[in-house]
Amino acid sequence: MGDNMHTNTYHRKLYQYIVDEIGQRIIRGEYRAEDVLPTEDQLSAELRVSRGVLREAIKVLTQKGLIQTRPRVGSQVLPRENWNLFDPDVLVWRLQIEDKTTFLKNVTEVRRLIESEAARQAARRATKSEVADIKETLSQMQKILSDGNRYVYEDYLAMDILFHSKILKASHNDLLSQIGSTVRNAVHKARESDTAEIGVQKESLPFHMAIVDGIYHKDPEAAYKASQEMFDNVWHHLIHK
Amino acid sequence: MGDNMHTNTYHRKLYQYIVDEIGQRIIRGEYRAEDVLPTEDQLSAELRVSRGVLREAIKVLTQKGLIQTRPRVGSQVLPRENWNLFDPDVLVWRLQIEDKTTFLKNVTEVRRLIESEAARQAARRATKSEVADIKETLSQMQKILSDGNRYVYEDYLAMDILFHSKILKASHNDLLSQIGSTVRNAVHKARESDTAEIGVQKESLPFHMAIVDGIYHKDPEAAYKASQEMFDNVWHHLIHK
DNA sequence: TGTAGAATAATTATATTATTAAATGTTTTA
DNA sequence: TAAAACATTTAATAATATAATTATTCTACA
Repeated sequence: MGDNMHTNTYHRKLYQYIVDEIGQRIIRGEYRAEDVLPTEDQLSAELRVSRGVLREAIKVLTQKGLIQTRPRVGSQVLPRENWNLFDPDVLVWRLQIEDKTTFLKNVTEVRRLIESEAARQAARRATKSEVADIKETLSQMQKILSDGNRYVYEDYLAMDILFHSKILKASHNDLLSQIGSTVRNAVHKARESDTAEIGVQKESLPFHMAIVDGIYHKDPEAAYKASQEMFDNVWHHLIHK
Repeated sequence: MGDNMHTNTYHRKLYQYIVDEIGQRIIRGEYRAEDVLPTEDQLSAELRVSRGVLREAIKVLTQKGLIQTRPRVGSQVLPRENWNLFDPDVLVWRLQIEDKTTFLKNVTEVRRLIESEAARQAARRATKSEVADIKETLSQMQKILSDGNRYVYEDYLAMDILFHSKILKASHNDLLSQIGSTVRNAVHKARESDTAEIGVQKESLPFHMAIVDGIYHKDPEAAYKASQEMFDNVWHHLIHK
């Protein structure tokens, strides 16, 4: 492929760049529904990759529900309702490109729904060791926050993600657990929401504690309610920023 | 590719058969986590396809989170937590292969959660024309059921799917809407749950009516409750069969 | 003369094969 | 024990042949 902009060489595979490029063009509306992409020859020439690589990328995009290919027609962009909205890439692209408020509202609505239900089920189903594990993680979060000097956003965030993923797992429903972490990861990756201010983190701590409390005392409704309140709080910060 | 078992020629693409075959082997546990698949040369020889096709299939499986490939190592099966559980194929494979009761319980739990929340939001956000549309679909379902002679399961099922997808859409949250239809479609495709007996369908009709009623009267909690009861009823039939 | 339907031609994806490059684990050697 | 050579395997390219689909042209018939 000679000299090209991707300068592969490290880390990601070549086709991933192509998937990203074409995927984002579609989400951006550069290629619109019903539009036919350039032929494989043209596209591979434009993007400076072999047809083989382009075809691999096209297979992936097909799986994401963004396009459909037919002989003699080409690769056609599919209407939005065919898109695989829970594909991590699609989620991230949308978070980066689409109207922030509408989409973030929907995303938060889903997170609130899923994670709160997971908290409720965790209160019913978590094992003793899972509960201990969750408690331990929370106390580490508290420690980071209590020492304002040592506060590093990335450290805290990693711990926070761990905390919530442990609750999701403790719901003992892997589907529930995965929607939750998929969405949370996408939001994180797109660097949306989740503010870095220590004040906001401290404010959310009581909710976290209440969730753990509910789980510990096997009180599903308490855990559920605390989780919902936490997301209401998240939402409040999102719209006032 | 000469003579082989797939006899492509019609309908699906060649790589889809390979994706299915390898995917199912993984779900069945024939290849286990950390296992390395045979080399591309071996696999393409065994499955009687070119290496190019095999590679396209491998790209797709990678996207589904089932495997990971590295030069000199090969394609490694990833542990379960990496699987894309909401990928339609993965869902169907699991429904076909895994322990039915545990998995169906989880699936139904998610459907109950998602679709009930969608009903609640639909009661808040549905437009007049959406409500009319939903009502119309319901009345067609009633018509099919009222004439026992004309009852054809497939016809009713199609209408039922339409009905629920319209409610999901009326929630005006495309993420919510898509989880719901993805899971519903997968369950349908795997021919699990959803019994064909007219008696069971008739039994569920009042719940459907109550949901529509709640939406029509803009009573979110009524719609929510009716939807939950509907799924409780579905679950009841699932475990007694 | 007009039109339905069959043959055909053009286009494009599908699939195969061969070859080279890059990455990485293993073995050997200093 | 460190580093260099080696072998293996995927990554990527390229050239070519095949199959499927659709638009067009042609033909037969009304």
